[in-house]
Amino acid sequence: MHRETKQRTAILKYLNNTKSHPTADIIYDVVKKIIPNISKGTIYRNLNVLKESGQVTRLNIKGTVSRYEIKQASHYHFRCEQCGRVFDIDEPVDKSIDERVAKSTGFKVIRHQLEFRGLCKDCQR
Amino acid sequence: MHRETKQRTAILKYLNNTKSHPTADIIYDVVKKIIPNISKGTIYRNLNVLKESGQVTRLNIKGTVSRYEIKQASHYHFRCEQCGRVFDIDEPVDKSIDERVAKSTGFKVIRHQLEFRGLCKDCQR
DNA sequence: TCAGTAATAGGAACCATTACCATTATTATG
DNA sequence: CATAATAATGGTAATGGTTCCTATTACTGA
Repeated sequence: MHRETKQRTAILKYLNNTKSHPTADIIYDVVKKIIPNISKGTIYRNLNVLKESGQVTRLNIKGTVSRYEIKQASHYHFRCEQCGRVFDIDEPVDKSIDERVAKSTGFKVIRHQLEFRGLCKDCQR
Repeated sequence: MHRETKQRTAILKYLNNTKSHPTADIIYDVVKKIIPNISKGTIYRNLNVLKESGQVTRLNIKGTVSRYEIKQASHYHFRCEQCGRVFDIDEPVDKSIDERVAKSTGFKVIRHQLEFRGLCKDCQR
């Protein structure tokens, strides 16, 4: 069973209050201000626990560094290829294509992931 | 300018003749049979060179291990969450959503990437 | 043919993430 | 409340994919 530790609580609290999609490193830096001797392993361990329990989603759509967000209704993302930041997109999610692909391939399609790429406003200058 | 080496040729030849989306490790194992003392660094260096020159595409949609394929017309992928294999999907690519998202966000949208997830035929048993 | 230099092999370095382990802290239960 | 069982922690070592470094090799244009 899962216990409520101040480390886990602090991580969740931060994720609940940000719209950014922080990396483990960013989360570490932020939570370190509250719990100075927290270890990075604790960050990763908790992010994994929270992912398993469905409270957090990991976005590792491209490249090596994973980003995390509080679990929410299925939605799409935009990633800036310059600065790496990730933004939520409020385009309606089309679940019907999953069935269509399932039918045409014979695969069991559980979900799909759609990510737009380009330059965010800041990086267009 | 790019030179034609037997290492580069062997990598390209393999990619041209497979429909799988091999990892650098798999490519290494295969090409090693032809050029036994090839180094893994050469595999990665060439894959990057070929990516820069537009001959090869790197798929690093999820997780840490990249997969590669010969560049082809824009298309979508299915990734089996059990065995990790990647398959091409012949669903038509909808470029119009890029413009729609660009309009609603103010971002410059260059491309989008769509990946289906689930279980391939083999892993459904 | 040959000089200039891109590419190579091999191994070290890098870096995000995970594993390990002795210690600490949470929590169910009596 | 006391306590025992064990989940979680901090610190650090290990892992593994990928890149970097360097002396050497081998393409290629002239």
